[in-house]
Amino acid sequence: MQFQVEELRRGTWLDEEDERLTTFVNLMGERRWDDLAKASGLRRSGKSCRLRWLNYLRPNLKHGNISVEEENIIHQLHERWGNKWSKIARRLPGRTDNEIKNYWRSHLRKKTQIQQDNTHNQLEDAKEDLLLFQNADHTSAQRSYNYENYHGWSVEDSGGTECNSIDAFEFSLASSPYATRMSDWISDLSNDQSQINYQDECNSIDSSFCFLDWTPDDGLIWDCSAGSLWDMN
DNA sequence: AAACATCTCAACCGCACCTAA
DNA sequence: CTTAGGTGCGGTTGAGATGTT
Repeated sequence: MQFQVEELRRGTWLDEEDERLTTFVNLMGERRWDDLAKASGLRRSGKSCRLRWLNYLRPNLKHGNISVEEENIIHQLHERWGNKWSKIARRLPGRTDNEIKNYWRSHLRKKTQIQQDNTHNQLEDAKEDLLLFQNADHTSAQRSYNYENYHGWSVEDSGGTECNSIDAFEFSLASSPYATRMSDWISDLSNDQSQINYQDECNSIDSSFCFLDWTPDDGLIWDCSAGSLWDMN
């Protein structure tokens, strides 16, 4: 006697499959997906049913565009946690990890790269400017500096002493008006890198994402007026 | 208008972890 | 303690949509 193993369906879900899945999830709850898949008669794996439900059919899901506020949250949480999509998704009610992951890949990753490239170019320009400045100002100590990475500066004076803070760098420059402007500008740039500060207005009609939320596990508060995260730890 | 390139996003895959027997 | 099935997660794929030449 031979058993005919019924082939599982794959690919895009049909409307009637969605309806059937919804009916059976309401009957059986969001668990035992393999059992649910069999009971429903859907020729889908339990895993596929679970994914379809969680990412598409579940109530209270948002299917629209990601708002500016949501984008800011994603950006900042990704800086903090990296590719912890499910963790980030928990901060954005109605959004799924899959959605956030896709959004990051198609929008924010590119933006971040451009931002980093711009920063790098600006710093390269600054190097050139500073060399010109040094050549023109012989009263200043001979100094060299290097761009260490996009988060910070490393400054080296002629005696080989290295200092890593922007304050030290500013102090190290001569106090001519040009040098002052240069150091102010570099200071701003450094602040921009250490905390990306979005100034986008936070007066959206959909304010459900401008939530103040502090949970003991990560101690983060989203400050909608400032458009940034506060770390309460 | 057609061909090609790029983007988007739903769905799949594989692995790690959890849990119950 | 071991094992098998279920679940969650991050990475990847591929079809369709959209943009560009």
